[in-house]
Formats: sequence, structure tokens, C-alpha cells
Amino acid sequence: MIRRMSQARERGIPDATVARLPLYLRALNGLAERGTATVSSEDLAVAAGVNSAKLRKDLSHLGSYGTRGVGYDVQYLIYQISRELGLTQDWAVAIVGVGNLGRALANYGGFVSRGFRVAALFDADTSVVGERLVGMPVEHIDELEDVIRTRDISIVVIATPAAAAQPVADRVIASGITSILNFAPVVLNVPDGVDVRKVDLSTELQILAFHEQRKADRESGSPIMAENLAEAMDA
Amino acid sequence: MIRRMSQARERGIPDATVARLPLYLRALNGLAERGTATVSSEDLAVAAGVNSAKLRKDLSHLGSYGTRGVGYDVQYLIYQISRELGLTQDWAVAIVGVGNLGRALANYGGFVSRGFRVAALFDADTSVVGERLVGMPVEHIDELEDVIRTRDISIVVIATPAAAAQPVADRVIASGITSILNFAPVVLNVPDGVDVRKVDLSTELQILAFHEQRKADRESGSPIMAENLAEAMDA
DNA sequence: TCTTGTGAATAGATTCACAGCT
DNA sequence: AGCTGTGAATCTATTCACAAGA
Repeated sequence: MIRRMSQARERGIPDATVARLPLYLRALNGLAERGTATVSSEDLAVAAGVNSAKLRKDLSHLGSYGTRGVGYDVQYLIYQISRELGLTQDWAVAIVGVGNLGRALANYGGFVSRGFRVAALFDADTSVVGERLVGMPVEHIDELEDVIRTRDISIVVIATPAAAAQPVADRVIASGITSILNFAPVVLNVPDGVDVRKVDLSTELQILAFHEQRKADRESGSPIMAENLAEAMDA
Repeated sequence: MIRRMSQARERGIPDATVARLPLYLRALNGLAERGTATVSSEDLAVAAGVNSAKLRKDLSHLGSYGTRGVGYDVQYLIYQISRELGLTQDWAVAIVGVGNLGRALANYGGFVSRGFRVAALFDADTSVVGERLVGMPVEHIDELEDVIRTRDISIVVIATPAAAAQPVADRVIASGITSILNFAPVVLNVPDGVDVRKVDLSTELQILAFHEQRKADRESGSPIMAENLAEAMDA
């Protein structure tokens, strides 16, 4: 029952689409800054570096916010995507681990900008505890559970060494956190219902290395690789 | 012609598979450290947090490196994956932009560990140029082209402010670079044949916020959302 | 006339389930 | 008896191509 609405708003937006919404949002913000009032799917797709049919299908999952023959109203679309992503409220984020990376994250401007607010910083190292960063004192990891509850933290960023990441995850999950952004190079074990996203420098470098190697192989031109190249060029 | 070999080794490994190989490699290294000699697809899959059929299919793209009834030899598989990813050679990496993030990246241990070597650091800020980091002097961005060529850099990490990223990308591409890891929050415009991977904190946070919002919506229990929850629990 | 929104077609990834080998 | 490797089935995502609407 209650099966009306734009068909998509009601039930899940595809993951692949959700992953691209931030990209569109950024492109739209760029256009807005340059004073553009209206944009076609084609132009927005170019700005975001995707195919325009994909962009239109993605946006169609949020609703029907364009005007045929005209395009999309930039401000209106910014608002709709922001709302869909939950950026119209602001989320209290805690960063655990104030090493080089943690500091970089805390200082990262775009972080605080829209929708997110660094509400706590934690470290286990007592020589770092007490230091101030972006106006926040670094607190001792012992305070983790208390602070998460009292400051209504909803997203935790783990920027600890690898060995500390799982215990930290266990503790924040026990404190009710269900959204974790993990920078430590380990696979976190978490119960169902907890979302973990992982950012991993070495993984990204390895993927680049793979492709770089392929390119090098092609240039050195073994017969098999030459054939691959020919096939690749057909595309 | 020459259409033999394990059917997969010759022609492209799926992107989704390539993206997971680093994950398997890490899980395998963990097992190796604990002295495990042999592992089944099931156990390795658990360690890597994926489905075992997927793991087997992924590995089958590299070749037939398991033993039926037994599993995979840990050391041998580490070697095969490393070779496939191109980690048996080492890649000279340059980091452009030595702010908080650039420093964190330069100091990141796992970076240097296997396959990668920080071979140059660049910044436009003359007050940073000359400073030493991980044994390397920070060089002025003017040296970019020369250094890329003379030190045989093959991967460039862009950790500059957003506005500097595209010009830097243009310059490194003009110097022959075809692999870029971009931390700046912009879509880089690059010609065909250049691989760009993007790591983006705010994108990741926005994706988490989306899911977090969904969870919150469910708990507040509108009829439609309650229905969604019921459906989700069927799975 | 121009551009959206979307069915239909295609491509790609995941999962199932079991034959085949050790 | 146990586990890999893989066809077949399924699910998800992308792209095409055009009807419908401004």
C-alpha cells in the first residue's frame, strides 16, 4: 500500500547514484558561484565528468526536478540533492587519532563547510591530549563513550594506527555510532546496520600501479599486448 | 591468434576485481605474519570481508593458483597478486602540495612499504620549500617538469588546494605522467589514457550522512518507512 | 525546437550451485 | 571428503534512443 510518489523517492536510491550525488553537488556549487541560474543535463554532466544519460537517470531517482526544453534550476537542484544527502541538518563528527592524518582532516576546510562539524578530537597519546586544533581541545580516548553520547556525535572518523582501529570501532559502535569513516588500513569487523566507508591510500596507489603497468606492457609491445591495444582502440 | 593461457591473464581483469586485489593482499599479509601457510577461499574471504564465491572468481581471473581440496598457498598468492598489481617493481611517486595532507601522506608508513617510494615533494609556498620531510627536501613547483623526467616519476599525488589541482594536473600530464591520485576536491579534466583516482573526504562523509539519515528516518517510523524496514528485514 | 525522463537494450558484477580435481 | 574453478542465473548499473512536455 501507499505505492505512489515518484517511484524512487519512496524506496532505495541505487548505491551508485548516491555515490555520485556529492559529485553533482560540487559541480552545481561551482556553477552557482559563477552565477549560472540554469543548466542542462549535458553541461552538468560535463562539469561532473559523467555521461549525461546517467546524470538524468540519477536525478530522476530523486524526483522530477528538471524542466523539459530548459534544464535544471541550479539553486533548486542544489537544495534537493542536499536534502537527499541529509546536508540540511548538520552532523557532529568526531575524529579519533590526531596524528598527521587526523590533523589534516581536522584542518580540512571543506569538512566544516556544509553539513558537518568537528565536535570532538581524541587521541590516546597524553602528550597530544589538551592541544587545541580548529578551536577544539584534543581529549583523551578514555572520554570516547561519554563524549559521543553527550555531544550527540553521529559520525566517527578513525585516523588511528592500524592496530587501534578495531578496538576504537568496537567502542564507538557500543556507544551507538552506526556510521564510520575509516582511514586505517584494516578491514573493520562490524555488526549489521553499521556503515563503514574506507579511504585507503595504498589501495588507490596499487590500483594506479596496476593500470600503469598495463600501459607499460602495451608499449613494450608483446604480440598479445599489441592485439589488446588494437581491440582497445576499436572502442 | 595466440588465444591460449588461462583465458583471463591475457585480456582485461575486471575493474571491480582489480579494486579488491589490494584488499586480498592485505588480508594475506596479515595471515602470513601470523605464520599461516595455506588458506581456503572461505577463510580468506572472511578476513577480507567479502563473499567467498566472489573471492574465488576474482582470483580465477589471475590464473589457477589454488589447490582443490586444500586452498591457496599464502606466500605464493601474495606473490601472484603483487606481480599482477605491479608491486614487484617499485614506483617513484611525487607528492605535490605539502600542506597538512601532503605531510600526512609523506609520513604515511604503508606508503613506502611495498612497491612505492616518495621520490619528490613539491610546493608553491617558498616558506615550505627547502624543508625536509621523510629525508626529502621540499622542492619548488617550478622544478616539477624537470624532476618528473629526471627521477622517472610515474605516479603523482595531488594534495594541493582545489584551485591549484587542475594546473598541476595539466603540467604533470604534459611531462608524461599518466597516473594521478587526486586529493583535491575537484573533477580533473584529463585526456584519454590518463588514469585519475580520487580520494575525497567530503564525498565519503556525504555518503555516510545519506545512510545515517535513512536510518534516522526509519526509526522515526513513518508508515512508508516502516514498510521499507519490513522489506529490508526480509533480506 | 530543445531537453527531460524513462522504457528497452546492453554491459557488468555478484551469487548460486555443482562438476571436477586433490 | 573437501575446496577450487566456473557455467548459469540473477541482480545492478550504464547507455541508447525516443516519446512526451515545455
